[in-house]
Amino acid sequence: MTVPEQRLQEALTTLKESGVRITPQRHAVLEYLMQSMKHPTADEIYKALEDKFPNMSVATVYNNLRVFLDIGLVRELTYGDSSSRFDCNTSDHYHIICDECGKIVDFHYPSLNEVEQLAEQVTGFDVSNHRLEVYGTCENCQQMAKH
Amino acid sequence: MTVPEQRLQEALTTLKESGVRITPQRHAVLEYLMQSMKHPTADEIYKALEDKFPNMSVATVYNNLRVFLDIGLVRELTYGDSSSRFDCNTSDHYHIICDECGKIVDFHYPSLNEVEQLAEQVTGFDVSNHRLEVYGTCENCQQMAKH
DNA sequence: TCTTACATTAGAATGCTTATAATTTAGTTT
DNA sequence: AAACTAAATTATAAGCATTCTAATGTAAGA
Ligand SMILES: [Mn+2]
Ligand SMILES: [Mn+2]
Ligand SMILES: [Zn+2]
Ligand SMILES: [Zn+2]
Repeated sequence: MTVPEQRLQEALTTLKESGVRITPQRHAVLEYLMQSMKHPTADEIYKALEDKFPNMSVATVYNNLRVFLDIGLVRELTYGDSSSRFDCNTSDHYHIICDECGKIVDFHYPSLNEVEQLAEQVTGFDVSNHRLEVYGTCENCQQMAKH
Repeated sequence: MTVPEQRLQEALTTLKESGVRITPQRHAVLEYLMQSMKHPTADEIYKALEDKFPNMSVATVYNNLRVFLDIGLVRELTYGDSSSRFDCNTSDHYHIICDECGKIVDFHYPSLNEVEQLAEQVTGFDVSNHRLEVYGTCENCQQMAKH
C-alpha cells in the first residue's frame, strides 16, 4: 500500500471513530487531498472531481473540508489576496511560496522557539504558536527568466 | 512636532514628489493612518472619518490605500478569514496577534537570515523575503480569563 | 481665471465562502 | 430485507470584502 493510500485508510478510520458518515463525495474529496502534493484550493478540488461527480455542489467540498479541519485531518493555509489552500500533511513543517507562479513547497526547519520566547518576554503575551512563510522564485521560474 | 505629525509631513512630501494630488479625503486617510497605532482595516478608517466626510465613498479609502501601498508609505497585513489591515510603520518589524481579541502588537527581532538561507539550499528557490507572525493571548485577555 | 488630468462618488459587479431549505442517503434498528 | 432517522448533499440565495464603472467634481499648473 502506498503512503497516500495508507494515510487515506487511517483518515477513514479516524472519521468513523468520530461518528462521521463516509459518503462517496466525502471519500473522493479526502482521497484527492491525500494524493495531492499541491495544497489545492476548494475550487481545484471541486473541478478535479466534477467528471466523477457531475452533480456535486461546491458547498459539499467546503462542508467536507470543514469536517476534516475540525477533526484535524487537514490544515488550512490562508493568504491575503485569494482563496484558502488545504494541506493534508498535518506534521510540523513550513512553506516556501513562489512569487511568480504561486507554487507552494514544503520545507522543514527546527521550530523557532527562541522567537516565541522573546516575543513573550517583550509583549507579555502568552504565546501559543506562530506562522512563517518564505517567499522567492522557484527553480522553474528562475529558468524561465533566463530565456 | 510630534512623531506622527512629522511622519505625516514626510509622507505628504513623498506624495507630492510622486505627482500625487493632496485632496482633503486623501489627507484625512493618511493622517488617520499615521496617528493610529492599531493597524486599522479599510472599513475602520472609513467609519472613523464618516463624521468629517459624510459623503466619502468606501472606494476612496481603498483607492488611497492602494496609492500609499504603491509608493511604499504603508504595509498591508493579510490574514486568512477577514479583511486586510494597514500599517504605516514600514520599518522592519514583526507582529504578535491575540487569539482572543485580535489585537496586533509590534515586536522587533533580528531578521531570520538563517531560515531564509536554509530554505534556499533545501528548495532551490531564490529567496526574496519572509513573513512571520506569533500568536497568543494578550495581557488584557489573560486578566479577563482569570475572572 | 481657465483648463484638464486626476480624484471622488454611488452603485453595480466580482470572487470566495457560508446559510437555507428541500431532498437524498448512510448506517442502524426492527 | 424493509423501515427509520439523523446526517449529508444539493441548488440557490445571501454575505462580505474588494474592485470596477461611468458620471461628476476638483487640485494644481498655465
Ligand atoms: Mn505543506
Ligand atoms: Mn506594525
Ligand atoms: Zn515559480
Ligand atoms: Zn487580547
